[in-house]
Order: sequence, then C-alpha cells, then structure tokens
Amino acid sequence: MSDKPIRSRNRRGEGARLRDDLVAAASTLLEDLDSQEALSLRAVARAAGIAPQSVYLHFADRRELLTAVYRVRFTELRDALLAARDSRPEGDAAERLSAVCRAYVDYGTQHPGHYRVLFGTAGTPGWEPTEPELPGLPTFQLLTDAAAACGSTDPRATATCLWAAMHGLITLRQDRPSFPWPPLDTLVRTMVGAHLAAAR
Amino acid sequence: MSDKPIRSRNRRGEGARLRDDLVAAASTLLEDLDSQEALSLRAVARAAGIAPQSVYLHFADRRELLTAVYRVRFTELRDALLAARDSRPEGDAAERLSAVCRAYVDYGTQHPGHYRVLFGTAGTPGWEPTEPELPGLPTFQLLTDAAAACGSTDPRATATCLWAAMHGLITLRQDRPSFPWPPLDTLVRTMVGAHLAAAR
DNA sequence: TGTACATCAGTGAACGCGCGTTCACTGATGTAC
DNA sequence: TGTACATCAGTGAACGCGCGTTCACTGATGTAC
Repeated sequence: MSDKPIRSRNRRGEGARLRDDLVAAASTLLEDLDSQEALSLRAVARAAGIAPQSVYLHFADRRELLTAVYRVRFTELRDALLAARDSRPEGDAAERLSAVCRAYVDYGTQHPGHYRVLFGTAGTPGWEPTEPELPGLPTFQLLTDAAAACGSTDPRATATCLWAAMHGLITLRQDRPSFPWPPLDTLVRTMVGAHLAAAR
Repeated sequence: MSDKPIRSRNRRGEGARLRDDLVAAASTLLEDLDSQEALSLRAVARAAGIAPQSVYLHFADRRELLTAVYRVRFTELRDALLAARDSRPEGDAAERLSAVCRAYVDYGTQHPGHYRVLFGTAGTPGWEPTEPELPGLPTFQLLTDAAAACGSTDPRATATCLWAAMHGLITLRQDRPSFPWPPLDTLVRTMVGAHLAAAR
C-alpha cells in the first residue's frame, strides 16, 4: 500500500527516461478508467513513483501528457490496420475490407482503455476542432479505399457507416456488458457483408 | 452572476415539486456536459437555487438523482421510436425500419446531452450489470421485429449491427465535429439500405 | 375562535478529500580550469 | 590531478478549488383541541 515505490533518480543526461515512464504509467492507468478525464496527473505521478510536480519537468500541463499518450495509441492502431490490409493479396477486395474491419474491432475490444483514449467521449486531447490537421484522416482513407475496391457506389459513405458501426459495437459492448451480445464474429461478418451486398 | 436565484420555498405539502425541479435542472446541465460523471450535485443545487444539502431531501445520493434523469430520458426515446414505427402502414416493412432508425438517429443528434445520459461512456447510473432487469431490451425488440419483417436471416444480428452503427454515428459526429461528415440522410440511408440489400 | 404543537421545507456551518499548479529548494554529477 | 562551479533531476511545502456528504438547526404553516 506504499505510495512511494522505489525509484532511483535518473543519471545526469538521462532525465528524459522519466517522460517515457510517465506515458507508460498513464497508459496503464487509462486501461482501467472510463475516460481520459478521469485520469489525474497526481495518480500518474504516484504510479511512476515521483512527486506530482515532477510531471512538469516534461509536460507543460496535464493535457500535454494526455496528448503524448494519444500519439502512441494512434500509431499503434494505424500499424495494426496497415498490417491487416497488407496481410491479404491485392486481388481479393472483399477479404481485404473484412480483414481491416476485423483488425479495427479487435484492437477496440482487446484494448478498450487504449481505444477510449483515441475515440472516447470527451474528444481528443491536443487535437481541437480548430486544428487544421486531422491525424485520423489518412488512416480513414485506408477504409475508403478498401470500400471503393469492393465496388461501393459511394465509398466515403460506406466507409463512414462501417467506421460508425465498428465504433458503436466496440463502445456499446464495453459499456453495456449485460446486453445479450451475439458473437463478435457474427456481428463483423454481418456488418461488412451488408455493405458488400449493397455494393454488388 | 448571482448563484442565489430567487426561489420561494414550496408550500407545505408541495415539497415534491423540488424533486421535479432538480431533475429538470440536472437535465439542462447535462445537455452541455460530456458525461454524467461531470455533473456535480452542487451544480444542480446551484441551478435550482437551493442549498446543496437540500438535494438529500429527495434523493439518497448523487447516483439516485442521475437515475431519475435516466428514467425520464428513456421514456422519451422509447416514445419517439414507437411513434415512428406507428407512423407507417404495417405493410411496408422497409419503410418502417427506416423510420425507426431515422427517429433514433434524430433523437441522438438533436439531443446529444440527453442521448449521452442514456448511452454514455460511464454506463447507466442505477442499472448495474448485476441488475437482472434490462430496461432497454423491450425497446431493442422493436428494432429486431422491424428487421425480421424485412426478411433478415438473423434479425438479432441485424438489429444489433444497426443499433451499433446508429450509436457510433451519433457519438462520433458529436465528439469529432471536424471530421468531414457526409449528410446524415445519406448515412442513414446507406446503413439501412445495406442491411436491406443483404436481407433480400 | 384562539392557541399550542407537530410537521414540513428547507438552511448554516462544517468535514475531509483529491485535484492542478506554483515556488523555492536540494543534492548528486559532470566539466572547465 | 584537484577543485570550483554550473547543470541536471528531481523534491518539500503550500495555494485555492470544488466536490459529496453529515449534523444540527430554523421558521413558516397546517391541524387538533
């Protein structure tokens, strides 16, 4: 129950290590929280074994720490989707679309806390609506391209619907575990299958 | 900027009015919050023009107040869906399904704060996973029946996918307003149309 | 009809809590001379 | 090779805040006699 885990001071010149430790500690804590708003800077400091004010050595404020976590998670998800896309031969468009969707749903259901950092209720820390750069867009393009390859007449609408369906499935399943959910496999096949049927 | 709006004490025997006022004040505040966790009992008391401890005259704790709001919202949504279903002749199954979905998405996009109380991240206050009664199930049945009438081979999977898609659409649109969303009409038509195509 | 009293609809004051953040500081360690 | 010193990696102590909740209370009002 000690809130002072043994943690030795970094050597001179290696202070930046604490930054990584803080991001890691925040990630771990976020796994068990309902939203990033529930993560306190002091809890991160406790988990990392340092004084609360030491967080300010590496982050200007709480928000900046959360943005750092966000960047790590976003890269993770993008890599998972790219790997799924490239695991299928170019020719089989329907299989490729299914694989990408499956990877997205898997990431969300297997790492609910990580997923919530990316797409949780309170928006994305550090990426305000005013910010011109939309980090998710290139990744979303991956879905649009896959839908287009399947013959969708409106690939952007199809991709948006699939994204919404997968996001809804991930979050509802997590938030309402007592609902009698059909198996994940069935659901993903049903949602992708429906849009494939409409494209034909 | 006064936090003491004029509010006259209820007459003897009419103390229950405060209860309604509190639910109304909480509802108004929740319209502008990201989740029910962000709603404080003290803020509700301020909005209602009473002392914080007076909330305890009608609710055992903060959670019970939120449950009361939840009940109001759930009835609202159910009535909206029933009205949409009954606005179409029995024969046209596809139109009925579309109307119900359209009503659900409309409720969610027109009252984002209310919708979040019902299906927000942190779960439903007062309905724990352990509780046997699932208040949403009869309402969900409405969607399943409509899907079955359209000829779906697995109405429960179809209804679940549609629910997830609509939920995802509502929440993502709200949380990521800077994403280039296609028009709502197009999206609802695309998602319902896809499942209708698969059912044929 | 008058009055004592019970009840009702609240309030005043306070509690301990965790929070984000600021300021001044300390002690170890590498480096210039 | 020795030492003064600058830098680095943090900490100690404190701030004001809003929170949920508890306890004892007050003053108006309806009612029984």
